Amino acid sequence: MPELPEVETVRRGLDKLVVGKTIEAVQVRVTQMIKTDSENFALDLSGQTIEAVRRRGKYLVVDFGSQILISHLRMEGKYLLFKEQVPENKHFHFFFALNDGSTLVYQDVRKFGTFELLAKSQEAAYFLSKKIGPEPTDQEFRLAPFERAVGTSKKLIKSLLLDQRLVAGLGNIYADEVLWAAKVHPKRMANTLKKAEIKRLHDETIRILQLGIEKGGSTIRTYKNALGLDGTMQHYLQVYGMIGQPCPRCGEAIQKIQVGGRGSHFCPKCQKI
DNA sequence: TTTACTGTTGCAGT
DNA sequence: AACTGCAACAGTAA
Repeated sequence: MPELPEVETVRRGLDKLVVGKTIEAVQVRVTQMIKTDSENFALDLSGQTIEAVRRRGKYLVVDFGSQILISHLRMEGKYLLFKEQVPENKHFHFFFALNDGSTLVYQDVRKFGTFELLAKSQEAAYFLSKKIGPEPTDQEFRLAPFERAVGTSKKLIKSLLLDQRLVAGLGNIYADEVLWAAKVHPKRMANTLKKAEIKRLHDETIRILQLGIEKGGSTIRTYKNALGLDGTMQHYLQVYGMIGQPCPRCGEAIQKIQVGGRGSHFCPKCQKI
């Protein structure tokens, strides 16, 4: 499911629907997604009240009294809230029974998602160890460090944008959109970019991720979204999934190539190598 | 039927 | 240290 705008949309959904509620029981069907002690996971969460739901990069952070639950949706993780009866589904892996009779369900076809239950005091060290970069806002995401990182890297620029250490939140879709908006070919070697190009990448990263949040994320290849509702950002995508379609800027046909193993959409005329 | 691909990240290898 | 390819898993499309 998620790049930053989608995760933020899920966060807002959870904030509205489950904050203030107490978890009465937890049922775990797939323990492999729990990266901390899975033996006591359900018991530790039972009886805890959800105080807040926050986000750092693409990670969700659920606040309990002295503990936090860090949830990463990876490719296909989703949260759904059922008022009463929960239908049977082979991809429902976690069930959080809440004190108002509703059940929060975690669904994940590919089981890539992760759960980590930590003491609140461990949070800072956790994100430091992951080396998560700044949030994509004017205040946090400064141009100078980004310029330095891009200017000294020999990686392909698309791969570099996907590195969460530079800036948190870009994934495969939004990286393509940012590169198109900044008129930079995804295979350019980072250290060959001109200052103006780096600035455009910086500015477009902030603009497009914020736009994604405003639009509630994009709903692609995913029928319904439950929590996080249906976003409309897919209607604003310019190149992702647009193979053969005319470039909105110049009319040239959008192409798709592999860059660092990821499918990458671009305009061969606007984005020269 | 096989193969390649999929909104991610971490690990083993160089 | 920095970079690459692959693995975790299940489904869909060609």
